[in-house]
This record gives sequence, C-alpha cells and structure tokens, in this order.
Amino acid sequence: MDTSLKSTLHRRGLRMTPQRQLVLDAVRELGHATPEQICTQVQRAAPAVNITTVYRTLDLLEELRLVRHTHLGHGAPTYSERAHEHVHLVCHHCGAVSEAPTALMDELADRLREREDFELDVTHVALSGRCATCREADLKASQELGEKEARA
Amino acid sequence: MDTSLKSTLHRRGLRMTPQRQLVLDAVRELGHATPEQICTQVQRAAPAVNITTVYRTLDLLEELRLVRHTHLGHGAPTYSERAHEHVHLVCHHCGAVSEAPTALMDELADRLREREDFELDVTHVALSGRCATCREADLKASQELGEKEARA
DNA sequence: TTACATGCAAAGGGTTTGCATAACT
DNA sequence: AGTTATGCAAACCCTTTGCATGTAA
Repeated sequence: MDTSLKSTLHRRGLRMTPQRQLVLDAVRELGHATPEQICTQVQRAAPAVNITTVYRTLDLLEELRLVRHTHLGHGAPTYSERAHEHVHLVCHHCGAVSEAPTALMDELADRLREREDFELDVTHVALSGRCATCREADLKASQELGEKEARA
Repeated sequence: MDTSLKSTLHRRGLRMTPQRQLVLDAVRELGHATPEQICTQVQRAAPAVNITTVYRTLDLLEELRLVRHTHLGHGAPTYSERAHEHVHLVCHHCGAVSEAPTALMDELADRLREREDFELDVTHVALSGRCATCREADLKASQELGEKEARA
C-alpha cells in the first residue's frame, strides 16, 4: 500500500496541493509550532497562502494522523509530526518547552488503566512545572536572601 | 494570624467586597468551572456583576493561593479551590472530566525531578485520554464490526 | 481626598464559518 | 459539469485594557 500523502489523500477523494505539502513541510521543519508560526514559515515560500488554509490543512493532516497537536497551557496549541512522540515539559515560570521520552509515563499510564480505567494519551497535553534553569535561579535567590538576613 | 479572605486582603491594602466573596463562593460551589460559568453563578445572586470583575477576581484569588486554574485542553480553563488538589483526567472523545488522586503522579514527579531536573506541578494541566465509558463503547463497536464481517 | 474596585465598551489574540472564485477530474 | 480547495472577510469565543464612575478607609 502506498502511504505517501498524495495517495492517502487520493484514496479519500481529496487532492494533493502545493499548500498541503508546504504546511506538512513546515510542521516537520519547525518541530513544535503554532498555526501562526507555521503560516509564517509557509508564506516564505508562498506568500499568498492564507492562515485559514493552514488551519484547515492542520485539521486534515491530524485526521490523517500525520501530525498531532499539543496544548502547552495558555495560548495556541503547537503542532508536530506524529512520528516524533515525546512528552512536553513546560516551565510555567519562563515558558521554556522541553521534551522527554514517553517511556517516563509508562508506569503512570499502567496505573491509570488499572485504577481509573483511563487510557492515557501521553502526547496531547503538556506537563507543567519548573525547569532546571528556573529552579537554580530560585535556589540562588533564596541563598542570597539567607545571606542578607544573616548580615542584618 | 488571621487567614480569612478579608484580613488577607487587608494586609495587602486591598478590600473585601461582595463581588469577591461571591466569586470565591461560586468557585467552591461549582467545583471546577470556567470563568463564564462562574460569572453565571455569581449573577444569580447579583445580576449586575460583570465578567471583567470575575476575571480580575479570579486572578487575585489565584495570587492569594485560594484558587488555581487548570487547562483541560481546548477552550477556557477551569478554576477550583486550591485545597482540593487532584489530577484532572479529560476524555478527548466525549469531553468528560474526572478527578484522580495526585498520589498517582508521585513516581512520575520523582523521575522528572531526577532525570529531567523538572519540578512537576501536578494540578495545572490535565491528562488527556479515553475514559472508561468511551473505551467500552469502542470495544462494543469493534465487536459488532467483527460480527458483521464474519457474516459477510 | 486618596487609593482601590467596579462596570462598560472597545480592542486583542486565536479560530471558525460563509461565500465567491479558482483549480482540478 | 461537478466536486474539491483556496482566499477573503466577517463572525466567533475568550480575555485584557482604558477609562469614567463609584465606594470605602
């Protein structure tokens, strides 16, 4: 079975277009990007492409399971290739997004299945917390505060 | 130390108002609710209250650590009492939201701290997946499909 | 009499929809 | 010809901001 985008579309009576290829390319190049970022990237090659088309194409590519979107918290979701599976870690202090292997979630997924009868989708929602850099900064700040109080 | 809302506000040079009490009451009554739902609830007691005030009050109550908000995926976040700590499980098929004990996440939190140097905030983001009801429906549907194919 | 709080209207980001046009098959 | 795809504008939801008015210390 031919699994190229073109034939996948054709099997559904849909057509391959330059726009669709460009959106898919942009998702692949950008890693995890918002619709707006994807649109900007696409427009570098084809300035006339409208953001509406980007939204429609992302929905389509998601249906075709070529991409997925993740909610990082506030604001627009980000889209990435389906093949690149990972957990997103978002620092809600500085906003930094990092990626971790999904294997980290295996045990949680098992427990949720057993105890809550819930089948976890590891990639759809990001985990929120405080990143290494901000934790270091916190530590330093509290040390300085300690010294200041010791002096006083 | 007096920890009532009124004195907490007073210590910051802020005032207690009927609106602020009503918003806090609504959050407590509704469990996890969007700003709009909270506004509707508040307006049952005081119809003139504006949604702007609800947003401002929710921000304030969050700063005071009396409430927290959680992103369930699409759409508006939901607010709940800070004291009610739990993990949110959202079914991305039917939209149902359930709650699970945060203890489920303890091991994941430990691993993230060790391996990724990331301090997880368990409550801020919901976990996404497929709930028990939808999983049963899936199972039933695939069984029926199997029977149909067997007949054909 | 000064600071804080509210309501209202308007603007802002992100997304969807309606519709006419254009491009395929 | 008939369907699918696009661009454009308008509408939509959710949230924030500016400003005038109101209210409490």
